[in-house]
Amino acid sequence: MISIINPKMFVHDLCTWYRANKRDLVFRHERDPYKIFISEMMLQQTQVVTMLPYYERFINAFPNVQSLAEADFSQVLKLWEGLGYYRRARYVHETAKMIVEVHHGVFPSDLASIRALKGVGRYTAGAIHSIAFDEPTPAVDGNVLRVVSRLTRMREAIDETKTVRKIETLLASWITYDTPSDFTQAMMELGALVCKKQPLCASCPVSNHCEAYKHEDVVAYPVQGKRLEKTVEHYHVFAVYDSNHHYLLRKRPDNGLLANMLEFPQYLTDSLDHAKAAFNDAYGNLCETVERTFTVKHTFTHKDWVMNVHVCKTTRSSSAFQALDKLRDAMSRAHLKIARKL
DNA sequence: AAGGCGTGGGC
DNA sequence: TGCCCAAGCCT
Repeated sequence: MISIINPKMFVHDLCTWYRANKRDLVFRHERDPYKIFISEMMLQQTQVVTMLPYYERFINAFPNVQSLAEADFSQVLKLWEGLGYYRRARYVHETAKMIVEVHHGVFPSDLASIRALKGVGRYTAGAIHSIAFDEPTPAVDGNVLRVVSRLTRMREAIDETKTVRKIETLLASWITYDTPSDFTQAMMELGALVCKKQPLCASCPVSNHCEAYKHEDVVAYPVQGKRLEKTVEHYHVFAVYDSNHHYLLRKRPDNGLLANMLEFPQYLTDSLDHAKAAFNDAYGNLCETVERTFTVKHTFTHKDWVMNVHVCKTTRSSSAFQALDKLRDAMSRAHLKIARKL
């Protein structure tokens, strides 16, 4: 079982530090579940500094759940514009409507109802439950994972669900040593400001509790996932365009990697001759003269693609030739990289 | 369960 | 400059 020598003392020191510094800390310290929800949804996608003006404008326009629920989505979207992750704007709006319609305009306080809101997963639900309602539900985000991983000198990889659950269980026992609200915020602030990827152990208020600090190997944590050895796949890709500058594209199979995405025809082989033969089988002799060839690399979590791209012009065409600029959403990232170079 | 989401920060 | 990646959520 993971732990540290004196969890009670750790929580005490941590929360004392937090309460002494909270006025100077970057994050907001709201108790309004609606405001916590909005700021969490924004925070999860960008830097605090960038986000704050958005948050303020948003809360001014929609100071409570009712006003947000009554708004047109276009108004919501306008205030969200620039933040990215636009589907989150949808979730925010849907959640407001849900609260008005299902919960009679009162932000729900029980964990299951909070968790059922659109865009609210385990972490956000824990943050709202503990910070707004002072309930002992831990909120484990990336910051907290890093903090606990170092604190307990944890061997398990933090990107496995098992490990996250373990940490949640551990924190569920620690969170009762202080007020849940302060504990959750203190843990996150510590991760955001002190126990960063590049840790500032010299100014850490709880370094005397930290196992990794004791062993002087703080930067070795958190342990990243059992990274399987990456396979490298070599492809020959044919980027054939017609007189309209439309390119020949095909759809990937409807299952597996990048299902249903559009791509330039590509062949998994080291041999250009084999690739050409396969291409000609499928499409006829569309690629007689290669204008130029370049290489594009793309990294997936589990494999690398090395794509040798052959650009050809053809006088023939068909409905399979399409204008690339309209297809950004339909193409895989890997092949968008190719498209950008054409 | 792996991939997409969109932007900015870090290298 | 460009390229990788974040971090939680949904599908």
